[in-house]
Amino acid sequence: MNIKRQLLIDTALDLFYENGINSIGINEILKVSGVAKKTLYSHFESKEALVLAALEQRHSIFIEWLTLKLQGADTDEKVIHQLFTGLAGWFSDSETMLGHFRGCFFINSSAEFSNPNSDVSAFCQLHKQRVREVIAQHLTNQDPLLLDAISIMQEGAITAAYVSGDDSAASKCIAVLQRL
Amino acid sequence: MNIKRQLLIDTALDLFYENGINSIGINEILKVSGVAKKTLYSHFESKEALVLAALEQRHSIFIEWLTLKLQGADTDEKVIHQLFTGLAGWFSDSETMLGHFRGCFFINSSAEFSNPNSDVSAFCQLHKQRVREVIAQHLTNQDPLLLDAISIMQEGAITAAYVSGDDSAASKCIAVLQRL
DNA sequence: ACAAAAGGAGACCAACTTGTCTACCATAAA
DNA sequence: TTTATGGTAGACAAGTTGGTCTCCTTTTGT
Repeated sequence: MNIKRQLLIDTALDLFYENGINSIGINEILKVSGVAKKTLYSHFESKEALVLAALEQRHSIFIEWLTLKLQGADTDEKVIHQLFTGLAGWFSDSETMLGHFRGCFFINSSAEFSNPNSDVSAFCQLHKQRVREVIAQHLTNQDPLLLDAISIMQEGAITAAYVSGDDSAASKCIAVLQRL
Repeated sequence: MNIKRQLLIDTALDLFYENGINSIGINEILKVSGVAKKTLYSHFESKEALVLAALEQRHSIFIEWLTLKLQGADTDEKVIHQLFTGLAGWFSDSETMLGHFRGCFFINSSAEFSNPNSDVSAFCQLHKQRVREVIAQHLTNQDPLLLDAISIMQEGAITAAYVSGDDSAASKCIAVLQRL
C-alpha cells in the first residue's frame, strides 16, 4: 500500500468521522495530511472515492475490533456481555482502536448521503450486515429472535449514546437481554 | 404565524429531511418556496435559525403523531403493539403525517452537526427525551427496564429500517418485547 | 547516469455558499 | 392620499468547493 495513499485515507477517515463528510472539504484533508492535491487525485478519482476508501478502512477496523471483543465468547450470555461491554467502552472513548466516539460512522454517512442507490449507502448497509454476521457466528442459540434482539439493541444503544448522551445505554441492553 | 415564514419552514423541513441539511443551500429553499432572500432573512437571522425552526416543526409533528398512535393504549402490550405498528407504517411510507421515510431527522441532524454543544444537537437530544416521556406516560409497569427496552429498540428499529433496509425491524421488536 | 514515476506548490476554473444590500412593487392601515 | 409594512428580483461580496493543470523537484528503477 502506497504511503501517501494510506496517509490520505487515515486523514480523511479521522476528519470525516469527527466532523461529517459534507463538512470537510478536500482542501482541509490536504492541509492536515500535507499531501498535494495532484497526489490526491492521482490516487483517488474523486472525493467520493476517498470517502469509500475511508468507509472501507473503518469497516475493517470495526470488524477486527468486534472480533476481538467476542473472542472466547462460547455462551450466548458471554456474547451479550462482551459485546455490550465493548460498546460501553467505545461510547466512553476507552476503545483506542475505535478512537473518539462520534456515533457510528456508517449511520452518520447514511444520513449525509440520501440516495439509497449510492455506493456510500450500499456500503453502510453491507457493513451492518457483516456486523450482524459476526455476532451470529458466536451465538449458539439458533433462535433468530435472539440475534434480532441483539442486533437491533446494538443499533439503538449507539443512537442512545450519541444523540441522547445516554451513558448507560449499553448496560441497559445487557439487563434487557438477560431477561430474554 | 406569518404565511411566508411558515412556507419557508415547510419547504426547509421537506428539503433538509429528504436530502440532508448540509446538502441543501438556502438558494435551493428560495427556489422551491418562491420566497425572496430578503424575506428569508427578515424572518430568520441565519440558516441555522431556519434549521432549528424546521427541527421544532418536525418535533411537534412527531410528538403529535406518536400521541395519536398511543391513544387508548391502556396496557403495556397495547403500547408496544401500537407504537411499533405505527413505526412499521412510517418505515413503509404509509404514515402521511410523517411523509416519506428517510430515517430519523433528529438522528440525521446529529450526524451532520458534530459539535455536541450546538443548538441543533441539544434540540435533537431534547426531542429524544420527549419521545421517551410520551411513551413512559402510557406504561403502567413502573419497571424502568421496560421503558429502556422500548426506548432503545425503537431507536434500533429506525436505524435497521433506514441503514439496513430491514422491512421487518418493527415487527421484530414486537416479538422481542413480548418475551420480556 | 538517465529516464520514468511519484509527488509538490499553487494557479486556475466554474459553480456554489451564506449573508448584505439596492431599487422597486404591492398591500394594508390611517 | 400618504405612510408603514411586507415582499420581490437580483446584484454584490468574500469565501469555499471539487477538480484540472502547469512547472518544477524528488524518488525510484534500470
